[in-house]
Amino acid sequence: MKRKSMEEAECPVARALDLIGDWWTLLIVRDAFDGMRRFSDFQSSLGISRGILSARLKGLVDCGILEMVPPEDGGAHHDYLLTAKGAALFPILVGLRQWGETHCFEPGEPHSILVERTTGRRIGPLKLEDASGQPLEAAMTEVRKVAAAPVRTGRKRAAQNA
Amino acid sequence: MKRKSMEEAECPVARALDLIGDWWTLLIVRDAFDGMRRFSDFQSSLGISRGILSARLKGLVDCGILEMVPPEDGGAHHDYLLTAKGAALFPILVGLRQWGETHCFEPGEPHSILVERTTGRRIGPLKLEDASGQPLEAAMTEVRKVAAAPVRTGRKRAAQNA
DNA sequence: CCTGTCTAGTTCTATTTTAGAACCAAGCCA
DNA sequence: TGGCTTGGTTCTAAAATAGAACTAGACAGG
Repeated sequence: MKRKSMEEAECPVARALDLIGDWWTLLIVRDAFDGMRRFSDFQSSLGISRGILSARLKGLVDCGILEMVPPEDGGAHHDYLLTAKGAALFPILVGLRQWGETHCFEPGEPHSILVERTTGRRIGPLKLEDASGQPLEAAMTEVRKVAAAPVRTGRKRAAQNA
Repeated sequence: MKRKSMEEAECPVARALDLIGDWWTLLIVRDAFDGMRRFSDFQSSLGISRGILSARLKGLVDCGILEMVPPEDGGAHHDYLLTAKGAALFPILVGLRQWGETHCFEPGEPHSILVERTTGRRIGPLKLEDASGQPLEAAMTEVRKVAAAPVRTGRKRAAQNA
């Protein structure tokens, strides 16, 4: 009776959620973007149980989203830093933030905001465009399931999945 | 010992995850974008336990992401449809999909893809730009925590949170 | 060296959540 | 009427979680 895994799914959304789709993981990643790097940073910021935090950090390191590095201050502990794979989650966090701002707060209710470091200006909305640069809505898209066995032996398949 | 809630957080990411941050919710929303609307659709697509699915659908209706409507075929059941709030999750799902495609598949491993319905072309990457239209990276941003009591009584606060 | 403290965990127990299957009720179908 | 499908609810066992207690290593003071 283990929790179901989507590791084998052909849907990229399912596989992504298999790694980052539980209760704490994206909050830990959020804090990592926010500059936190130590066990105690995350623990006090989130109020998460130590045991769970330990397990989550281990999982994030295992799947290559965080890496453990020796601290620059030479202390006995180590730091958890985002890898490139982890840093690539940024648009997802921005999307969550923008959706949350719009749909999870009363008008006028204060919340933290994401700004450009140099100018202090609010970050604009994520843009999703069609081929001609027009805004893209969900209804204009569809998911094309993978065919039974589209193996395409050999000749330049790299360009397809980029 | 209830699971921790982020309902009160001042961080929009935390509040968003409080609604959609559990194991199944975003997969249900994904399927809803994919055109599924009935209990049995979700159940057979996801292989989720009926009890959990029932609870999740109820939760999604409660928080306004799905709504229950009578079916167009006049049957006895009802359909679950995305509300505007639910449809606004589209960029997040696209972000998850794009991250998953890049980081959760071997090169050449087949996966479903998101295309424009009319042209069949792949959807391009989510864009996040700074004020002058340049691509924005995480390192160029920071989160500004809300001040102690930034109430700003009265005069046109609506524009601030839009 | 001995003690205390700080950090980063691990271990423990009680509670909650989940998976999976069995059960139930309402509507159709013949 | 009985059987089938749909859309759930209920039940049990296993897994995850919260919270607190415990451990281990580094360092600091005396």
